[in-house]
Amino acid sequence: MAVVPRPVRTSPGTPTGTPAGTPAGSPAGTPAGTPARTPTLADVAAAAEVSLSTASLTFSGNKPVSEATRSRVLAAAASLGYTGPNPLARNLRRGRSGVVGIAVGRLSTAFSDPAALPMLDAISQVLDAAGLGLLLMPDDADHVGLPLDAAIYDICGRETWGSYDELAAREVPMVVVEGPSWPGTTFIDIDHRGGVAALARHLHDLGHRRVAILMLEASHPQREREAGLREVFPDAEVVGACASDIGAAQATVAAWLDAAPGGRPGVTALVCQSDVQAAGAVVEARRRGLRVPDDLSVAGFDGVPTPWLDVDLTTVAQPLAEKGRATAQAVLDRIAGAETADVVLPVELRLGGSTGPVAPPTDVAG
Amino acid sequence: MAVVPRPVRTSPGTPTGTPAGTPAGSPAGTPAGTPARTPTLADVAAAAEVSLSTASLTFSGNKPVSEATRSRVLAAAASLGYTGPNPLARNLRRGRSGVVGIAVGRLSTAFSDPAALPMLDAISQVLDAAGLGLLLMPDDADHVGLPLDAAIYDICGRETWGSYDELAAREVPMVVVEGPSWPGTTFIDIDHRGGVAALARHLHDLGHRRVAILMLEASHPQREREAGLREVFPDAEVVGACASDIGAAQATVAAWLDAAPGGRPGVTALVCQSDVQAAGAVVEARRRGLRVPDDLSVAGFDGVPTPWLDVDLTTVAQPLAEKGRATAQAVLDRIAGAETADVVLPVELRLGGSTGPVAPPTDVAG
DNA sequence: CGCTAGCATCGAATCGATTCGATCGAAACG
DNA sequence: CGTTTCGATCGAATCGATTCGATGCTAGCG
Repeated sequence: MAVVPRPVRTSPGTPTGTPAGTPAGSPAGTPAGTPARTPTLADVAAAAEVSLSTASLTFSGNKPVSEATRSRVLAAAASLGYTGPNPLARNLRRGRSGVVGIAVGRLSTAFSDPAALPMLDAISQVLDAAGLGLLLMPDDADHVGLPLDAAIYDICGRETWGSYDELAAREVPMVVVEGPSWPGTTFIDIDHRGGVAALARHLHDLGHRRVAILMLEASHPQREREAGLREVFPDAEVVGACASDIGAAQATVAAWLDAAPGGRPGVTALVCQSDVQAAGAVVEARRRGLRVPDDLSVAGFDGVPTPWLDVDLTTVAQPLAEKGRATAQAVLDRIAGAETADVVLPVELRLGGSTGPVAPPTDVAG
Repeated sequence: MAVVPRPVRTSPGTPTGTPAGTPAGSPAGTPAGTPARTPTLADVAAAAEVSLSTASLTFSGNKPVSEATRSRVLAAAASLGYTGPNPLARNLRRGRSGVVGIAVGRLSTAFSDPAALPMLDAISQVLDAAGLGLLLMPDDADHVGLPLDAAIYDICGRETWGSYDELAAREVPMVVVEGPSWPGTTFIDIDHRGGVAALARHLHDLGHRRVAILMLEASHPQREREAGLREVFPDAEVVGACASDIGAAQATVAAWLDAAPGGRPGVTALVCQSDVQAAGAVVEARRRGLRVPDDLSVAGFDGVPTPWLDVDLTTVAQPLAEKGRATAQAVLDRIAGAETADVVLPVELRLGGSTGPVAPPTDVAG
């Protein structure tokens, strides 16, 4: 990358209207009758008395330009109020838009998941560094007509990926995070199964024999996690599917406990699919007088902070930032036309105070 | 809008590689030696034996095309694997990118604010309906070179709006939400001052005379809110600035109480700048044995759900979705070249259980 | 002093569509 | 039956840049 000259900046104070001294007709060549049109590179070239190609090279830096010429061009640009090559034209020529789409389901739900943010942040940082922008693609909109260099499918389990077909037809490179297997896409995943299996072994070591699992909506990672749990607890009870927000989790757990004989769970541990879910479970269990972890151990997934909870969750922590970086890197590779291998990142069992040994039975009678 | 034909969809299962039956050279006119290039509208026109203009009209629907011609063109497109007009070319011609940027500070902090999501959601919905995409512009990246039809500056108080100068120079329409006044931009705001003043009167009615205000980082709305409070409590104590996340609020309140004589606040009410902050304050106050609202009334701002709190916050509720819609509408208007008036939306005082009457002094001695 | 590099510059083709104005034919009208 | 009108189609210009290959000129080399 050679040094790219920046267009002259106008500080806040005079940003609106025509920049000072802009009106067309100043340099030779522009007929005076022309209405003030925003100047093009051709105008700059004419004003600087160089060819269009040279003017272009001055701005792109793709080939050396003599210092004298360069400053003549920049001076002409400044006097005309030229703010740099038109991105639309550049994009057409290059065949790139500089924009990567990311499918995010419904915005309000996607980003309320605290695990989504660090990852999105990492993706954005890597892409930004490469000069690419990140465009949100909510499910309810079709994004035909938007030029995308690549697309990321995140937020696992969405089945309503309306844009997939369009993008696939246009052969837009796609990277799928924690998604089902699709041909022609690159996958970024984490070791769901191994993580939950490790958690399950931990619970087993603590003496737990009867455990329940609080599910999310059906999805690829969800199935993997259940399989991981059943490696250790083949008969684990399924509590029910709920969204990953604290209210939904609380409601689902409430319904579950309501249905249990005597309001006491038939299990000693509850494995949740996110820390948010787990937090909801803890809150609801306590609200009913159950002690955590004495009466019920609760485990989460993700490894995000839950500051409003006064207990550290035992959880399967996933490397969110690294997942984001891997995703973005795969996008860059695919845009560059390189082959990319799928990625499966390791997770880490993180022990907290929300799980503990099974309390010895207080009474012989059930 | 006439009916726009959609490109043929390939279901998941055959999305990668060249669509079946695509190889160039099938119809007359394409020399057989050409390497398989992705087909252009010109190829389709040639295959359908119509002019380029007619082919274009078939896809854009901007002028009527006879049914016979239309189907010939579509058939040719299908057989060539043409997936519709190249968005890059269309954009250049139209002079529009179909992309609107939104400045969001740092992603992880911007979206962790629960008030940001409903608004972003509303913006996105309106823009999507207009066929526009939303592109994230974090502060740390420069988005020169990305073609934007307009830009939204949200997340008040950021001073590091690096992209502003560039966009202003390029005369990209800008809409600022709750921001400082900049020339050439459209403003969307809420009645910060009136809202907090109403809240202050409510506290006064409850008998409060000594109140404190927990600030955010300095910003335009922050100043307005403080002014609103001082309409009623000119001597309100300023507690300190902290970010709008529960942990920061908790820490700030903790430090404040630590510094207070006897660990008891010198006020009877604490006005916060967001519900998240308020939640942090409630949690910390309770942790120290203060009863809310008996010992300390706490009020928030925004009117977002705080499900993990067992008390409803008294708060100044702002119409988040409407703010988003107004913002998006302003963007659409400005893109269309229309003049737009600034908007100030009303807020609503919502009473909850976190504020209450001042308890009568339990003792004569201070 | 003649020859070869190498650098700066230029001309022209190209990216892939949209759209204005013109043309052509057929239907509707008097 | 001649003329007007309207709809469908087409040719050509245009959007605003990037880039390949060619050219001219200067400097270095033997």
